[in-house]
Amino acid sequence: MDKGETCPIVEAIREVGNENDLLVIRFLSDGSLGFNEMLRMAGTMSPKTLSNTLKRLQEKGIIVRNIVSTQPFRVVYSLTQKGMDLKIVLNDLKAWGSKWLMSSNPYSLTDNR
Amino acid sequence: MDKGETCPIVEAIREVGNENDLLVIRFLSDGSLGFNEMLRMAGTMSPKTLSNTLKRLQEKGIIVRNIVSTQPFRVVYSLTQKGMDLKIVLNDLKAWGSKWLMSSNPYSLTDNR
DNA sequence: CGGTATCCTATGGGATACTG
DNA sequence: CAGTATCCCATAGGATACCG
Repeated sequence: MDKGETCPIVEAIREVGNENDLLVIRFLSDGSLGFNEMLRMAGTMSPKTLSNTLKRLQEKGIIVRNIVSTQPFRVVYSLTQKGMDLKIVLNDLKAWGSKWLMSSNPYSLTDNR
Repeated sequence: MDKGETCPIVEAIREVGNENDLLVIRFLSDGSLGFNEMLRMAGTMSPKTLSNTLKRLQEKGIIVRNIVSTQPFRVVYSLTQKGMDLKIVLNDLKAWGSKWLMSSNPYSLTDNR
């Protein structure tokens, strides 16, 4: 491999290899969500951090912000095509996590390396 | 989806959704490497950070450290099966990165969303 | 609801020098 | 080569309160 600067994997890691980014992408992978909905899902993530993450992802063109109604005020975030194209990654992470991380799974005892 | 705590995707993100971890996994995805080799690949990563990352990944059982020879002293790191099972994720990231991130690609102009 | 503002702390991480 | 030690700083990020 080359030194990394022009490697698409490394580029991709630098673009979405961030825990908060990945979490938000995962939240939106099943459909659009509002700010507080995600905040609740995010466990310990603070509104400031979520806000920053959402801005970053918008700038990267991975999510879009949509004002659904003004009375009452309602906003939803959703994945763009660029974001949806990451679903396959999430899917593989799901398989990997199921195999290696869940304590109650058929692999963890027998296939532990 | 549930609130995240027991979701395998979220678990996986918390396990390997870290830029440095992902970078090292990518470096090792083509074969074993020594400390300084990775340091050179990592661009700006400092020895301290690389060292911490390697320790984290060993504790997670994603990589192993192997002393190849003592005279001269030579160590290599390699992926475990758990680590190798992440190659599919890297592969997807490669496809995604090629499609959406590389400036000179057939998609970026025409398929920009 | 959908955020922003402020405060404060931890810690991640670079640079560099050094050791076995 | 394979790291460890030290220093030093930026900034990520939690908690909380508040605003339109």
